[in-house]
Amino acid sequence: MFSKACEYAIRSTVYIASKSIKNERGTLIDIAEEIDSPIAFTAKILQQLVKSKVIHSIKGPHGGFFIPQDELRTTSLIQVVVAIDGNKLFTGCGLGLKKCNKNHPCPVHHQFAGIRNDLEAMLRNTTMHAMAEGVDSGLAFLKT
Amino acid sequence: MFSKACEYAIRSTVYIASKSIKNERGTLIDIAEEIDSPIAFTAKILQQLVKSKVIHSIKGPHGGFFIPQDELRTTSLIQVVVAIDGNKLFTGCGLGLKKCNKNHPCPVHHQFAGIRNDLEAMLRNTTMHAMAEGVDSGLAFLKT
DNA sequence: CAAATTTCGGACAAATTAGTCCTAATATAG
DNA sequence: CTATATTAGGACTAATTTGTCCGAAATTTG
Repeated sequence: MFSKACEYAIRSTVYIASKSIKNERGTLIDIAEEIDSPIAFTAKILQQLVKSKVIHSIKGPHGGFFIPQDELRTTSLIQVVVAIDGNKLFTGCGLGLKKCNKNHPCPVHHQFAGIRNDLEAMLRNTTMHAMAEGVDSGLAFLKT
Repeated sequence: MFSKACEYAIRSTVYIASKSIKNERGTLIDIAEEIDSPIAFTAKILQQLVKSKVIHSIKGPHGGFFIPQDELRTTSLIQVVVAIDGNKLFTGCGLGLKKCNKNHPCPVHHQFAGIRNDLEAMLRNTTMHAMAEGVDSGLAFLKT
């Protein structure tokens, strides 16, 4: 479904959100440890997320990655997914056809359209704040 | 969503089904041409589908690939997908966690469960016969 | 200012996926 | 039986994704 990079991106962002709720920042080492991901690869992914402004960073001692309080309820899963994997999951043809739309559909176009709309809606409606709360309350997990 | 191999597999199988409805077989060359796929790679994929009995083949002149009439309504998309990509799309965690279930969920476990169940149901309910009819009637396409 | 801590960025390496090529095996038609 | 048309299978190459390494830039603290 998602690329490995995107999976790490989501887990990272949720963890960063859970720190941000408490007004703390997460460092690369901290994040990679808490979501059980390869450090250097995670660094690359976090850079991309910063570039696309899904998360923010500051360098130096006590620096790290964070999401401003007022963005926690407006950034949702979809921003992370689009930043890393693009929007081919929502717009591309499920069977890989270059040209696939209502007027020139692949044999599963309509069936897929429904699923993909649901998926997109779900990603759009699932906020960082909500997921971070799940993790903070011990109801959800980011590793093992 | 699906691997490239799986996309070709689905398109191939639908084309083979559309030939099989007319009691014809499709040869490798024919199939690759009609679904616009790399010949040798398609050959590998068809071999896999034969091995998992999603389609059948016979060698020699007038040979080719086919689906017996009585299987056209019982083989659905899900068999093709599982034969090529396995079932990780339905059973694996959306965020890549090794252990993710009701009691130890990732932050999006429940949201994903819904989508994935819908996806699986759709793949299970979409038969080769139905898709082949779409192609035969000119309502659906397998290339461009 | 100097040292320490952190992110940033580019070049590289490893693993997986995608795709090719060639030969063997099998069946049909003459 | 022989030539031909086809699938089967193995070894190989190419491209993409995943992952590592190292030095540079920025920021804080003493």
